[in-house]
Amino acid sequence: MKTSSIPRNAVYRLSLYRHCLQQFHEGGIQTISSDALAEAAGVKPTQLRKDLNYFGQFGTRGRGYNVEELLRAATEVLGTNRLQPVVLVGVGNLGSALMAYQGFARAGFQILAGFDVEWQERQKHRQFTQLILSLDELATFCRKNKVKLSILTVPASAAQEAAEQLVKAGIRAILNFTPTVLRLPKSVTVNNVNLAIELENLSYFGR
Amino acid sequence: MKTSSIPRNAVYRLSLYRHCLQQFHEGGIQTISSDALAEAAGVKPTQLRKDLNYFGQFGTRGRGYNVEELLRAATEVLGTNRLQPVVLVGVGNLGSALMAYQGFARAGFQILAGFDVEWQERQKHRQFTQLILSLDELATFCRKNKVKLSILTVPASAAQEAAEQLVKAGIRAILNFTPTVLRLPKSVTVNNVNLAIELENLSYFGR
DNA sequence: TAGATTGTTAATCGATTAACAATC
DNA sequence: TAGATTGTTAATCGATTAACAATC
Repeated sequence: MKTSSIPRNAVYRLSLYRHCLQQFHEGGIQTISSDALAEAAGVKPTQLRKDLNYFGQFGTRGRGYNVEELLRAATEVLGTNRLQPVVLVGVGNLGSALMAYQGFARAGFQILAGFDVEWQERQKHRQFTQLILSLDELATFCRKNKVKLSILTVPASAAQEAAEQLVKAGIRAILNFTPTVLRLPKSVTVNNVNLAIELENLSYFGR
Repeated sequence: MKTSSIPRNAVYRLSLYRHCLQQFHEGGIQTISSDALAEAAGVKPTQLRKDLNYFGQFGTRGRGYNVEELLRAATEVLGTNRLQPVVLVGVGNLGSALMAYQGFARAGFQILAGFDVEWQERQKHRQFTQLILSLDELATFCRKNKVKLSILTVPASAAQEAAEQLVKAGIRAILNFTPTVLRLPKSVTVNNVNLAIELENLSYFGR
């Protein structure tokens, strides 16, 4: 399992496979071929097999894959075998929605708290169960709760500075919803989700 | 400008360049080199030049690019030179947040209305200005307002059916937030934004 | 054993980067 | 003209796919 040299897209697709496997598992299916799983995930069977082989050898020739086994293996590889703590910085519209979003919990993530410069004001109107704290408490909180993952939903103008605070707090990976290209140490992983760009992209192709 | 054969990633990056150009433009900068623009967008200069050349020839050798001109050209190519109408289906937590999200307007998009099976209930608690309508009105509404773009934020179980309704309503492109692999005619463009997968991905790399 | 299906190599395809001639 | 910087070709790199031997 060479952590490097595994294409990022392969890891991404592993999540996709995991999701499909979960469905098959819930449906009571015990064994599945690369053909059927690939079909469900919307990829070519040969790509599925290649992807899986980056992480190990899970199938039985002539038989296929044991759903439960492969599901467990994928979950293990992705590190979501236990509930993972997450912090969110920037509790505006989008941030609030993500705090309340049930899809994260289903995937094994738990947003422990939100952080915001106007935390007192935000606290009053919050529509979810978690607390909103001051950014001053970020570092202490993350250390205490061993948080390595974060979601960044501040305004673009505050993004770089907030990101640096996250890094100082020991955060290893940031899901960045701001349209800012973050400049951070290479040791920190950043995944950008730029909603405006996604729409622009659709605008181009949707004609 | 061969619409096909242009890599999807090149289009995606064009949006990125556009965003940077907008910033430079607002900052009063008139001319920019591929080096400086690439630096701002976080790509290699040679990639920037290659990308731009898919769409035409915009620079002056020895000089660089005229910011305003290139900005206008990129906007034109992406089709956001005028405000583009969008509909959203599934006005839950995430859907509501996106209805209120200001970033779309800034990028030239306007969500005209939300659609939901429980539209009457949703209508009462809504936190934004647009109307929430019944799915029965979707097709008529889209035709009347010439809507080609849509955002899909329904529960996974309702995704495929809702997507098909969108297609029937004449929608050409869907920004899909559900973890469902949509099966639609090839003529319809689908961009998937899978938040759970993004987090899983971070979980893998953030260690 | 025969049929099925994986794991893996080799071929293909596409995207990124380096290099440089064109030209302002 | 000399210096700068684009546009574009060719080389590299990486990812996808086809093919098939291994093996259940």
